[in-house]
Order: sequence, then C-alpha cells, then structure tokens
Amino acid sequence: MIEDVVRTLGFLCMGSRLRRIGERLQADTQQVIDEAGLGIQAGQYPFLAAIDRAGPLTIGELAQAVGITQPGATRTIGQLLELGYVDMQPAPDDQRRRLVSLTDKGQDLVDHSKKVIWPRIAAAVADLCGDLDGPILEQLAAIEDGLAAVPLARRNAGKEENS
Amino acid sequence: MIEDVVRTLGFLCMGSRLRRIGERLQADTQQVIDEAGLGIQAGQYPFLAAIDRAGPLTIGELAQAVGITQPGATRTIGQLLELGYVDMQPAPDDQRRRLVSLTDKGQDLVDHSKKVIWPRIAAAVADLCGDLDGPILEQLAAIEDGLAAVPLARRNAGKEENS
DNA sequence: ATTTAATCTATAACACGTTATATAACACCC
DNA sequence: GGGTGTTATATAACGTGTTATAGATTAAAT
Repeated sequence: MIEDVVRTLGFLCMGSRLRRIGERLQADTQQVIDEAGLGIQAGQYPFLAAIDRAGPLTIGELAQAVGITQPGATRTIGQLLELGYVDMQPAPDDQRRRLVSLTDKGQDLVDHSKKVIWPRIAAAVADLCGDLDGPILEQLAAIEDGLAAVPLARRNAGKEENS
Repeated sequence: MIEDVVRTLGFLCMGSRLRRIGERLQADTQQVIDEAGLGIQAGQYPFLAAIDRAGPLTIGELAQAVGITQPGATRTIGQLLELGYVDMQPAPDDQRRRLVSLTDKGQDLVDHSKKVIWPRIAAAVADLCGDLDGPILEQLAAIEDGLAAVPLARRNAGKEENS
C-alpha cells in the first residue's frame, strides 16, 4: 500500500490537494449530468447560471463572475455559442464589448437544470460535505478572502522576518 | 460589482471552487519557491517528497502516491529526469517497471527544501487556514474518503430513489 | 513450448486553466 | 481632429491534468 504523500504532507500540499479534490468532484458531477442525458460540460454551467442570474453579460464580466481569466471565458463562451445555448452581439454603446445572452434553448436548459439537475447535485455534495464539523463553504470563503487580503508569499506566520 | 456565481451557488459549484482555490494556492506557492531561487515547479515537489519518504518508487507507485494518473506521473518524472533531480532504471526483477530514485542533486534539493522552503510554505498555509473553526485538513480527508466510499452519482441524499 | 491474458510504461489526443500579446474600439489631450 | 494611451476581446503558446491506446514484458494456460 502506497502512502498518499499529498495527504500526509498536509498544509504543504494544500494546493495540490484542493485541486485534486475539485477535479474529482467535478468529474463525478459530470457523470450525474451525463446520466441525465444533458449535453453539457460541468464547467460550462456557471456561465449559464451567471447570465441567468444577472442578465446578459460581457466576456469580461463573465470571467469575473466565474472567477477565471478572460481567455478562458472567451473559449468557454465559444463552445456555448457552438452548442447554441448562448448568443453574442456587440454592445450597442461600445463596439469592443460583446454581450452574451441566453438563447431560448439555453434558457430551457437552465430552467430544466434548475428543476432537475442542480438540486440533485447540490444535495449530493451537501450529503458529502454537510455533516462536517465546520461549515465547509464558509471556510472556503474565508480562505479565498484571506488569500485576496494577504497573499501567501507575504504570510510568514510571524516566524522569520528574513532579517 | 459582478457577483461571484461560483461562490453564490455553494455546493452546486463546489468542484469548480475547490479547483479554483487550489490553483490559486499553488500559484502563490510557486511564487514563494521562485523567490527562494529554486528551479522547480510546485507540482513536482510531491514526487520528490514521495521518493524521499519511501525510497525508490516505480512510475505507477508514484502516480498512486501523488494521486494522479500514470501518464501524468510519466510526464512529471520525465521533467525531473531532464532537470537531473531523479534517476530512472528498470527494476532488476521486472523489466516493465522503472524504478525512480533521487540523484544527489535531487536529495540536496529535498534536504534544503525541508529546512528552508517547506516549513515556510506550510506555516503560511497554516496561517491562512489554521484558525478556521473545523480542522480543514480533516474535513478534506473526510471528503476524499467519502467520495471514495460512495461516489457522488450514488448519493441522492435520500430524496428520490428514482422510482 | 507456444499461445493468450494481464500488467507496466509511453505516447497521442484532448480539456481547461494560465500568461503574454495582438487587434480593434473608445477616450483623452494637444 | 489626429496622435496617444486605455480597455475589451481574441489568439497563441504553454502547463498539467485527463482518457484511450500502443508496445514491451511477465504470467498463465493449454
């Protein structure tokens, strides 16, 4: 039996570990989506949800809403365009900005997902995480906020102020 | 101000969120490594640490130890070979297996990292996460174990046993 | 002993994130 | 009003994970 070093090393490999768990979770989520016969990738959902919640958004706003960089948003929106779930047109007042909106097909997908798929996924993840001592979502929020406030490289934990 | 949908959607986007935080953490960790003048990627460390802890390991064992797939391990070991931190030779009893061991240079890097870099990173991450209510590392372990025991797709949270 | 199946590593093709940079449109200033 | 800087999106190149599959070696079976 080989030791799981990432787990053993604890805080040292926290980044690798979070990513690894996230990838696993997302792969499992994808399986739920596939079993439901939806033709969409798990990573595309947040984009649709963002537009559903806030109305048409630009590429830049979508990137911000989903928390990735602009080129990543451009690519994913390109896929959703191909799939016919969203539509894109230049903003009337500023030709640089492209407003991305849901098509009827996209809205249908969102509506259906909200009823059938999303609750199921959220319930399954809650079932997985919900009973843990600390409310994990708040802890993640605290970590994100903490990183934004003071990046890791500036945290010396009061140990060595490197002379 | 654009809403962070991944955060807003909570458990539904837990996978995306963990991955996102992990990527951020690892990028910050990389910065610490770079500032120390080490010529290595954060993601390569677990491989060196695994060999340091357990002695020479095969590609498959390394993949298992680090928690990624075998092709990923093959690639990373290829990089570490190029960098001269590890050595690889066929196992004497089984020509299919390749035993990966630390070179002197690799051992030096590990020894130095153990003294200087790893404690600093671990302390910084602990500073970031340590004060949270629940011990986050144990919660992550519980999530990993939970996923391994019952995959997400089989967790219906007792709601609908799909007739 | 030769064929067949299983195991281990390597390679190819892809997914999806990143950084760096090019291009187009707007905003400002002289 | 034409140059200059800024902003928004697109594209290129790369990093690192994945799945699928090929190749080589070992183990098993007839």
